[in-house]
Parts: sequence; structure tokens; C-alpha cells
Amino acid sequence: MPVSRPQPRPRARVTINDLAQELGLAKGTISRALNGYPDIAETTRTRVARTADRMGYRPMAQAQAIRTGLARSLGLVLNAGPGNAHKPFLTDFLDGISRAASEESWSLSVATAFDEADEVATMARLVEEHKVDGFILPRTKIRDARIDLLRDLNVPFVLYGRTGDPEGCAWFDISGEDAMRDAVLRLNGLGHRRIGFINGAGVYNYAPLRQAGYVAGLAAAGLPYDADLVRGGATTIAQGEKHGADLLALAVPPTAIVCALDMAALGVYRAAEARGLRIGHDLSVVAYDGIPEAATALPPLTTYAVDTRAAGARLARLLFHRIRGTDPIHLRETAPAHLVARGSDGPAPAST
Amino acid sequence: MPVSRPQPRPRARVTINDLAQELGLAKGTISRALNGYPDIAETTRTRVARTADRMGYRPMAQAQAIRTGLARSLGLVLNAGPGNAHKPFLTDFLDGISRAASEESWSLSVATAFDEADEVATMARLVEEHKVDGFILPRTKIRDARIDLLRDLNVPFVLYGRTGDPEGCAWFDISGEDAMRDAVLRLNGLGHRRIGFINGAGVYNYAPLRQAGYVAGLAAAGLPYDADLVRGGATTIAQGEKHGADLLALAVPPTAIVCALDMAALGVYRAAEARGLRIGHDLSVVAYDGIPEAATALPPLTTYAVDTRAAGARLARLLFHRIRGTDPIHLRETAPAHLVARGSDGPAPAST
DNA sequence: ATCCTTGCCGAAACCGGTTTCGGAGCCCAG
DNA sequence: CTGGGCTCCGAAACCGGTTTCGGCAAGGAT
Repeated sequence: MPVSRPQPRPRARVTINDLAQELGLAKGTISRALNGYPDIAETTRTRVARTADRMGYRPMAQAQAIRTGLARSLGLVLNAGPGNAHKPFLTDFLDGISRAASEESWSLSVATAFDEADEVATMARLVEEHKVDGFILPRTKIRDARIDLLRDLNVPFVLYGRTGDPEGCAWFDISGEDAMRDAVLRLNGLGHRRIGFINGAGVYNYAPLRQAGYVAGLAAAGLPYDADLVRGGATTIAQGEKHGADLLALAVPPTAIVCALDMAALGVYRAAEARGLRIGHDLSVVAYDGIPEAATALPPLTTYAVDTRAAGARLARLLFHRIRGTDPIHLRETAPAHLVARGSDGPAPAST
Repeated sequence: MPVSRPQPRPRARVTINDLAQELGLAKGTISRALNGYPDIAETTRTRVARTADRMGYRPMAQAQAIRTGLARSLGLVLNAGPGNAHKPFLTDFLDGISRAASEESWSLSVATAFDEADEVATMARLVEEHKVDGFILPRTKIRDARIDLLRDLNVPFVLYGRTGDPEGCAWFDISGEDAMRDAVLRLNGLGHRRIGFINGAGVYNYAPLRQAGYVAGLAAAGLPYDADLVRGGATTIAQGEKHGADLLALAVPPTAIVCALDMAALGVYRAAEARGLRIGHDLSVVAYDGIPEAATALPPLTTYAVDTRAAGARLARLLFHRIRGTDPIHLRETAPAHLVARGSDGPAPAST
């Protein structure tokens, strides 16, 4: 099909053959020296390393891949479908992964898909074309087709988020449940007794966890659970506003609301404003994520922030271990979110 | 150094040899048939194509790369340094590029850097390791070290944004100047006579262009240019608020403000609020970008939106042409931003 | 019938690495 | 002095493709 054949640039790369010639050694020897094989004399090894460095030798990743079977590349498939547009810390996430990858001279190849089926197809393609040695899976779902695929294909992967059926799964996650529990206790400490909860999207694994954390917080504080105070499915400002308005319209409205997502909290701000309630005084709000808008909101939002950059880096490193054969059982970690106390929560208003 | 050698998965790939054996042809013949060489009989070509398809053959990208010199991968280096965190349409941008790349069975590899020097170093590394055949350069600067590097290395690239010294440069850009000019004329049509302008960061190429557009709009409307009404360097809400406050504190404040960035406009909202001015009535605001927050702001922001997804796709396609040898002179395009009229602008208030 | 094209394909070299295999030296014990 | 083991490196096969080169067979011209 391709009528116009692409023209390779004739840039002079220094290859392993150049090195071999320069040093008067066989190229196989060079390769083994550079890759730390034990059957190379230490003096030879340093000599090779030094001139390789001097001549600016960089092994061509593809040539290595063909024999070793390793593309030296991490895969990341992003859902770019409707409703997934807003990813405030995507840059940080990519940065974390990319930096960790660079440390090992690996690279990151990203692709996009518009729904779950497309995600699976895209991942399969990347594997078929051998572009990628493993995947980082953002936003673990409760039922996740991506996991099924990769388990099936026997391709290494690491989840950002835990999962119910851990068979063959490695993961890194932020313990949102601890944060939610903490949030409830914090508010209880401020005198709040009716504390609402607005959860995120139910398809994701984090949702039940965070709700469980909220419930655990209630229990730890000795507060009763009231189903009327619990809403779910709010991932946008608009949805947060709707659920916030619903909660505030209750006969006995909450004096504080815990949100599983900052975005929802920003919606609650609007619902409160519509009722003439001042956030931080008449209504306390505590959320989770640490999006940049939370800092510039009025008042600034108290939230449990996650270090997305660190998460990306950690995921990449776990994936390296996974690719190198470590049992996924030993590659499961959770880390806490960190409270950023700002102005959106305060003492409970004196009860009338 | 690597003590634990990575273990390649023993998945059974179907190679070109399998195809050759199955068809009783030489593997060179298979390769030529698949790549559209003219010395293959049409019947043979279809026979090969059919069984290749049936057996699910996917050429291993790396093996092709080693001989052809093409990695079949587009490079994108993102600046993840401080102040660059907020990239609301990064996902769309990636989506556009990734989709266009997939169409040709290419992939996208992204890396991050924290400043310009790091960007250049990262790009050089990607080229040395032969991971990438060309780059898409987001956010063209007036003086751009990335351009110097790639020109020097003779590596194909495409700019998102124009540049002063076009030597060897291909680009795609949105004509922000037309949008700014339009914005001024629109406001003039609404009766505004004192129209302020808040520009973005001066290091980027778009800044002088948009300011020129603002000036052109003034001229076309027959309005005088007043340097007091022009501010620059506002890329965040906070900076927009500051400059907005300055403008509103003028002896004769503007009745309308054009912002080069939506973010700055959101800051102007706050400055107006602080003075008790109602956006859309007492003060009109028109901006540029089309970030999602603009739609949910109160009132919703009138803005010139850019289709970032389409831009990414177009850039990728231009880069393909560039890699295949098209003269960059023929690879320069601009497209208009599209007005999204919402509630932040209205008739000028009756003058006192 | 012979020669010359032309169409079509096989064989082999090649790309830049990795890995296997074997053998040349050296040291030391018998 | 000989045999065995160990250290270290060269040679060559190999990975999965691409590209060059040459030759066979069919067809047309002479």
C-alpha cells in the first residue's frame, strides 16, 4: 500500500560494531560486558564501559527487543471517552511514570480509547505489535475487562486501585477508606453530628471502599448511620451540586458533608450558595483528591490529597518487578492520602 | 548490572516465518507482498494478505525498525515543571495524536521534563535510543531550544504554534489573533468602547499574536489604543484576578475585558465579584481556550474554543508527512477558534 | 528457433543487538 | 610432566523482519 516509502535519516549512530572495532573485541563480548555477565574480566568491563561512554554509545532499543523479547516500554491506555475529559493530574501521573521509566532507560507509550471495549482492543493491539511489555491500569473497576484480557494474555500489569479478585494482580492504591473515616472523625471532633456523604461513580473500585470508610468513621465516632444522608454517583460539579442540594433540602439537613471527590465538593459549594449557606460556617465540607481547583476555591477546600506523581512512579516500579517475574502477591501496596486542612470545615453551628 | 535478568514471556507469536512456511513462499516474498512492492503478482499478494489476516499476523514493530530505521513511534515531551500542572485538555490532545497514530499502526511515546533544558535532554535521549521518529512540540516559544536541537539533529518535528524563524519548521496553529480581533469587534458591537486586554505568558509565541489581534480589533472598530488597558503574563486564576483588579481600579475602568486565556478570565470573575460587579452586566468578559471550567462558571464564560483533539490529530498527520520527506513549507496550517457565546458578555452599561 | 524482455519469486545478505558454545590460556594438584 | 578445572573471550547462530540480487519461465519480437 505505502506508495511513498519513508526515508530513513542517515544520522551516524555508533553501534556495537563500532565499539567492537575500536576496542579490538568481539561484539558479543561487548554485549556481555555491558550487560553484566559474569564471564567478563573486571578490567575489560570497565574498559568497555569507559569507551562506550566516551563514544556516546546507546544501544538501539529495538535491536535489543528482537532477541530479548522486551520492548523496554510501559503501556498506558487512557479512557478519553465522554465524561472522562477532566483529569487534572494526568500530567503528574505521566510524569511519575515517565521518570521512573527513564531511570531504567525504558519509555512510556500511551494510547487512548473511548470505552472499555476499545480499551481492551487497544491493549491487545499494543501487545500484538509488541510495543509494550506491560501495562499500568488506571481507575480500577469492580468488574474490569482489562484485567481479564491481560490475565488471559499473560501480560504483566499493575492496577492503580485494588480489586476484588486479586488472582495475578499487583497494585498500588491510596487508602481512600482511611481518609473518609478520618474525615468523619475530624468533623465529629468539630462537633458535627449529622454528616452526609456523597460518593463517586459506583463502577469504580474505590467507591465501595470510600463508603465503607465513611461508615467506619460513623461507627468509630458513635454516630448512627442514616441512609438518607448518603448519595452516590457524583463525579462532576453539576452532579455534586444536585446531590448537595438534595441533602440540604432534607427535613433535618446535615451540618457537614464528606465528598469522595473534590469535584463533587465544588458542586456542594454551589448548592450551599444557593441556600445562602456559608461554607466553613453554616456547612462544613471535606473532600478527597487534592485537585488544584480545591486550593483556589472560595473558601479553599479541606481535602485529603493524593500524590499522583508518586503514585505513577510507584506503579511503574512495581510493574518493573512484575515484568521481571516477581510474584504479584508481593507487589501490593497502599499509601495514605494526606489531609490538607483549609477553610471549608469548621465548628458545627450551634444547634437551634 | 541487572542481576535478575528479565524473563520474556513465551507467548506464541505468529512470525513472518510461520507465514512463509504456511504458504510455501520465501519470507522475503511475504515481506514484499505485505509492503506493496511492485514485483509481486496480484494473486500472490491477495493470497498472502488473506492468510496473514487469518493467522493474525502482526509484524513485530522492533524487527521492522532495525532494518528500516523507523521506530514507528511519535514522540511527545511534556513540560511537567511547576506552573505547568493545569492542562485541562491534555487527554483530548493525546487522544487526537494517538488515534491518528493508530491509523497507521504507529504509536505514541510520551516523556516528561521539568524545564526546557530537561526537555531538550529528554528528546535527545529518545532520539539516541531510537525510540521515536519525530516529535510534536506543544507550546511553541518565541525562542525555543527544542527547535534548535531538532534542527541540529535533523529529526522531523511539528510545532503546535507558529514560530518566528520558520526554517525547517512545520506547524499547526489556531489563529488566536483572529479570535482576539473578533472578540473586540463583538464587544464593540455590544456598545463597549473601553475594552481591556489581559494577555498570557510572554515567552510563548501565541502571546504577541493575540495581542496583535486585540490591537487589530481596536483599529477595525475605530477605537483608540490605551496602554493602560493592556496587561500580560496571566496564566492562572490568581494572576487573572490581580490584573483584573488592576484594570477595574483604573480611573476610567474598562467595561469589557478580553482575556487571552480562560483561566485569567476566571480570575477576572473574582476581581469583579470583589467590587460587586456582575459579570455579563456591569462587566463583560470574553476569553479564549474553551476549558471545561468555562462552561460551569457563573455565569458561563463566552470564549473562543479550540478543538484540541482535532489539533492533536492534525499535528500527527503533518508529522507523518514530515517524516516521509515532505518539505515543511507545505506543512503549515492554521485553523480558527470557534466562538462559544455564553453569558459573560452583554451590552455595555449605560454610561453615567 | 533464438534472443530479449518482462514478470515473479527464491536465496541470501543485512540490520544491531543477544546468547550459546567451545576453546585458548593459566593455575594448581597429582 | 601431565591432567583437570577455571577464567575469559571469539565465533557463530539467532531474533524477525527488509532489501538486494540473480535466475527461472513465459511471452513477444526477430
